[in-house]
Amino acid sequence: MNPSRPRIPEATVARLAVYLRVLTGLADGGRAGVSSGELAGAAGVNPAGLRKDLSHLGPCGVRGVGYDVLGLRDRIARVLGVERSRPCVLVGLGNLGSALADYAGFGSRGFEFVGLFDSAPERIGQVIGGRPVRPVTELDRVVAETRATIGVIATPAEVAQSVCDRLTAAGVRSILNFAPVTLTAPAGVDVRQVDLSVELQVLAFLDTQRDAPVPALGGMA
Amino acid sequence: MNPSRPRIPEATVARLAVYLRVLTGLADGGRAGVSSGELAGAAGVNPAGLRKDLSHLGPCGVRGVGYDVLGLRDRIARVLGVERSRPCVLVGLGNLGSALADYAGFGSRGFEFVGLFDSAPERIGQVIGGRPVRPVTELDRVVAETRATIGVIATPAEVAQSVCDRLTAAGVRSILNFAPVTLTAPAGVDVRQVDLSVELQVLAFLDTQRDAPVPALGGMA
DNA sequence: AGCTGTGAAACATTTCACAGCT
DNA sequence: AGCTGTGAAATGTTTCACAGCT
Repeated sequence: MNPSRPRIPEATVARLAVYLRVLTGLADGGRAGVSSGELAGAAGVNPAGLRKDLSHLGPCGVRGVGYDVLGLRDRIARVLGVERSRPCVLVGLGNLGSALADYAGFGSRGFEFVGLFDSAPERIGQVIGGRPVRPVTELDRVVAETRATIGVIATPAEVAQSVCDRLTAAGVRSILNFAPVTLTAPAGVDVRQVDLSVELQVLAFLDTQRDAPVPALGGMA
Repeated sequence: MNPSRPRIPEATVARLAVYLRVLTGLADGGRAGVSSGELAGAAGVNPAGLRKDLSHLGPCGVRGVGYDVLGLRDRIARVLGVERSRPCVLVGLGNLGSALADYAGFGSRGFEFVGLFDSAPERIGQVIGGRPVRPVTELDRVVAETRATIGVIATPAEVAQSVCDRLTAAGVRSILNFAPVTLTAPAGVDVRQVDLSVELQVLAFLDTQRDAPVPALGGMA
């Protein structure tokens, strides 16, 4: 209703990022318009939910017609803050960290990795995704110089907390953690946890439940 | 209330996987008992929520005392189906796929990668996480032979849908997709999407909102 | 006293149904 | 007719408060 800042639900923010990806694809393909039904299909959500999500941005479409692909794309990009480039640092360049550093999708979405850090001597100096890997000892300095506020942790679990401590001490206020440990950070620092094995475990659980929906109350009689 | 199968909420299942990880750590450290407060702290949730989660498994603890670490660990492991080994296949062994194949955590949680597949000739034959990489042409045969029901897609976006089609055709019924595209699969097949850039984008959005909570209604006057 | 287990309340999210514009 | 925008209902999730056991 109020288009300025009635706070957008977090679940909606996550989906907006998906819509943005789909719209970018449509725009690149030359499409001019799209309906909520088609967009919802391509994003894997239901049409009413999509319209509800977009309603948080104020009116975006034309009734009876649909949405303008470029207009909607830019609107979402602006809300998500994609136009300003955000300096991020990434710590840990094993396979996962390398995959992240290498992922071209970040650059086009407003993220710039201004520092890649690792502690293994053999990785220092390697260039990944166009950036050199530096020793973690330089972390504090680089964060200060670039005013990076976002940090990504892709280290082994054992060192993740100490990396988190260094990041927060250096001034990072938002952390995305891929290491399978729960981090503790000072109040005011937002830590988000992504645990890849948890996702697989949920999938497996649902897989099992489907095959054995209600296996009788008594167990294996 | 009913300890057999009143269906466990999905959000709870995800957290159970986290509790299991923490409990395994405590057990390895020789701890015998733990309270909901301490366990909740280590898992990053609130104590009441943790107890509510555990209530879905039926009584697990001792009032006035707490939980038995080993007993609770095993209970959760049984509910999540960790004891039976699940055959999984993984397609795409770039950095991300390699990180997944290499992650020791899977083995100890009931997952066994019975097949690693890639289409790049230079990757065929490489051994990652103790398993050789095979050509995707063998996918159908391996899925059939091993009766794998879980598939993980870590390919580039362009080929993810065709990989999904092959997996489902071969009999896979649960798919975890890391490629940044929305997959369509036949009814009865469960597809879960993990989009790493979405996580970062949500984090960035919250980061921005914090710095500019309510920037006046008129824009930049 | 201490801590678990749980109904009930508060909150968030999703879905529905339809008014309203083109 | 077609499709968006949105209040209201339905559903799901988190938090609270406290009864009940040790």
